[in-house]
Amino acid sequence: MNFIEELRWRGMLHDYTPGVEEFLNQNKPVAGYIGFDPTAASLHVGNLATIMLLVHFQRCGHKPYVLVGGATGMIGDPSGKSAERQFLDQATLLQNQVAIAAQLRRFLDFENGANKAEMLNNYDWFKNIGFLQFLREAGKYITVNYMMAKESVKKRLETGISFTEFSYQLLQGYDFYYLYKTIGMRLQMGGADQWGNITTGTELIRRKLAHERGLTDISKEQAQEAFALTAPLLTKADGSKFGKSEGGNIWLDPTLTSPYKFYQFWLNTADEDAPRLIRVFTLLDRATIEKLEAEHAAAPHLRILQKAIAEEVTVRVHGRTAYEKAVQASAILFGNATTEALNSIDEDTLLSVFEGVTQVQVPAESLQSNIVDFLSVVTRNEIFSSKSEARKMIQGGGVSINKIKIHENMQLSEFQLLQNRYLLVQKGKKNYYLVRVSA
RNA sequence: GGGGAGAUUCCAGAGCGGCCAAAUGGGACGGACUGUAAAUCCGUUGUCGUAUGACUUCGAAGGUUCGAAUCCUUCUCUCCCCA
Repeated sequence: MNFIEELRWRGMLHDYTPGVEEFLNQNKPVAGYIGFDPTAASLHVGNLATIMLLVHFQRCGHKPYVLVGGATGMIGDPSGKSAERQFLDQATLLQNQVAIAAQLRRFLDFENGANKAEMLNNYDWFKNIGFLQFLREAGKYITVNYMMAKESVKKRLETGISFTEFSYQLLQGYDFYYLYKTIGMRLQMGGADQWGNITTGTELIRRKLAHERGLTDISKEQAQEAFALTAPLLTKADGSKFGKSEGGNIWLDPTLTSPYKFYQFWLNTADEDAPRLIRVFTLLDRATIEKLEAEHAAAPHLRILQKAIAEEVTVRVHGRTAYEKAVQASAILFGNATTEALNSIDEDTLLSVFEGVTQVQVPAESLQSNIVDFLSVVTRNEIFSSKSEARKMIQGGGVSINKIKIHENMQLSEFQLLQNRYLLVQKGKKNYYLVRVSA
């Protein structure tokens, strides 16, 4: 398989330095990597898109390296940031590194073959480099003029950028150089926003090599030794940011974004976005995708594309069992389930379906209160923050209990407790709360 | 340095003494339709609430008035034009 060709038809190719394609075709396996800074406790779906670059890279017979930015995470990448960032403390950084490394392990094959994936951490080499040494080994070869021309820096020139963040590209560039020297790393990939940082690396390598070889003229004559390749940043047809939902980021960590919500995120992909996303996030081949698209076009309401994306991605990230539960939960919550249907599921399933859904515990006698009080003050304002808010939405027809739409003067005793202790409260179409009544 | 315009509820933007909790549009949220979509239509959108109710809002602080987002004074900030 031709890596570049594969990325091209999938719409995952944004930019690359000249000669990559030939180089990749003539040398197998090529060592390539992507870096992830431990800025959060988990990777999110945006990172998943770049992870897919590595997945394809490995499938095409090349050797993928995953770099966890233990050092760069301490500095802060100014790319795409309009303001200086706060440092994370050591403990958090370390925790994040461990968590992210564990997540990355599941996407690539780290076990088999000559091109098995490897994990790196740039803290391992940066911890031993002194400031003076760094200035002499890296800083000397890149001009400030060059660094200031980068978009990430240029945008911040007006508002201010610290020397620390300004230096970021040099650190990332040095990574590439270091890896080139030690393990023959030839390609760095990333999202389009990383282009500037990556090319600082290829530039540093070019200049360092010229210097080492005693060349005075660093011209075009010199063959490319290291390459950059980026994937387009994902956008949505409606202009909103990809990878966010009402609740914020969609994380890969199941404790931050439940598999159910994760599955729902993909299932809710807009028709216009689905063809692009299915190419990026699934490994389905071209013929299969085109067939699915045709089927989708014939019967859009079945949302064949969305289901295919949701299945592949959820299974890859959370496993088949979690995926099946998410499907089951969705069927219950969005199908025209009745109280009977709700009551027919056993407690374990019920609880796993509502994993990640807000739960409120109330004493049995609270069922005596009127419905407005119950949904606001009695449930400690978890569902509605005030009585008037509860009343307004009930009057607007936006509240259901056990899938039955309620009105203001209903009694709670009219509702059957699921498993003798639960009430399922639904606010709007997609917000669920499980109220647990203690005996 | 001189002259002018302005600051209104999440945003844009009306209002220029009582009928103003403040038009209209956007956004957000809810409903109908549908495919858990798009488009469309309807409702809600200061807080508490159900009382032709109370309380807090119109850059800030004072003042005039029975009554101020609206008038006056001072202050703070923004924008434009001329030098």
